[in-house]
Amino acid sequence: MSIIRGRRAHRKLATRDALQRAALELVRGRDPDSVTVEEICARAGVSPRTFFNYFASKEEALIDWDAEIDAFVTGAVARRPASESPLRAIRAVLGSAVADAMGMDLWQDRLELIREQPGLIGRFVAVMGSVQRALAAGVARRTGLASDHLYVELTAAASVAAIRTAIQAWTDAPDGTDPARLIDDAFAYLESGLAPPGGRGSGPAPPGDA
Amino acid sequence: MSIIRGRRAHRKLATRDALQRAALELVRGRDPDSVTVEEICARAGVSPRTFFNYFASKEEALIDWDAEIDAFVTGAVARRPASESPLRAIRAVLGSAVADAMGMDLWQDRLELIREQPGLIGRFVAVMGSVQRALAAGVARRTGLASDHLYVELTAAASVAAIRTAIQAWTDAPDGTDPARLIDDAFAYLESGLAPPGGRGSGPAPPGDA
DNA sequence: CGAAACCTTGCAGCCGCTGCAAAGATATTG
DNA sequence: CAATATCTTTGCAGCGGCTGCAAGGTTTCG
Repeated sequence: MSIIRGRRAHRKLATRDALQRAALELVRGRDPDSVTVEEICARAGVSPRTFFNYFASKEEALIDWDAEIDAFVTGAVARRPASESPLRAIRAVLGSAVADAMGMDLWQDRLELIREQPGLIGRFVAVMGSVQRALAAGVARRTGLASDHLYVELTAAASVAAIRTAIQAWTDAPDGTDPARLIDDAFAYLESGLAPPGGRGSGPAPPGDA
Repeated sequence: MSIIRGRRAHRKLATRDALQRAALELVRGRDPDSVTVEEICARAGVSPRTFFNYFASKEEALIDWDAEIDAFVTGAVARRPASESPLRAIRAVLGSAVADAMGMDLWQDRLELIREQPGLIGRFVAVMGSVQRALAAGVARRTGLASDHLYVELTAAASVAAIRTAIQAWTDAPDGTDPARLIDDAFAYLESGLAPPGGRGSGPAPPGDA
């Protein structure tokens, strides 16, 4: 699937990577809008025109997304034990996925980037839209409902909202905070029907305040 | 507050309206990207440069947002009876707000527009971001929590997700469907902790399938 | 080796969007 | 009313994102 054969394909991956790397480096500590495509290309040693053969927009070079991940997410959600509720299945899959991602330098860089450049959150949200569709597909398979059923789409949307909110909170949190924990808290809230914290009566009380 | 005095202010509102109207009319039945600012201005009888004195982007002319609404939403959520959970308070406020909006021609046009031009959903989401902040502020006042508390932000985010999902579903639903009902269903799901529908054991079972 | 497929690149061009400064319209003041 | 201050519109010039096209170089394959 990800086997590279031929010199051409190899070079393609290399330039793509060079562009992405150049973009990330240039944006560090600067307003992303002030970084021009021309600049990125100069650093990557490639013509400006070529940039758009690889990415449809500047932001895509900063935060890209692989359709394979979507397929994986869909499958992983669908394959979780049937005893779990859809929300729990998503929580399990995304929880470990995020933990994995945090182990990869690329994603750490990206999250740090988002942290220092809130303007990029828009792009992040766009990417999450893709994840949302993948989640919905997984929930649909799991429940047998249509993938455009209100419940299915809402579950996916709310889960993405949980991730997004957790990451946002992590953005404002002190250094060294573990994002996985925030994500877990967020899902706990969702599961409790968004009952306010601190109350003693209502269901599985989510953890104390952050 | 919205009193217009002076001929100048009146003319300003008029041109703003003309631009907005022109944009909406031109986009009907066409790819919004193919409608140029120049075209819009020609129809509104105004110079292209002037357009950007009113709107920061093309899409802003199609779907704009008033900061007053945000303030209203915040206040309305904060003032709901203390016996209601935050989610219920939001549900009440947004439910009637959306119902009101559906009574206004402008918003009916916009929603129909979104329905036929999915590309505009992005803009709609951006606008909802503003609502989300307003909701969070309301919930914060209501609960006494900080407005960047995870619970507060998540509740706002999930509520917006509910609205967005409901509108999305309405987009695909047959003509004449009542959006208010979809919104209500969506909130019911949230309140139930996103328990899957159809089960007989789990809490306040949300309404049957759509 | 030669043909076919593929990549890169430059070019020309549209469009969104912005700053600036001149000119016009409107409000204000004496 | 007249003079002046204030606000709006407009044209101009320009940057930067993004695209289609066609030329030229490189890799692949028979």
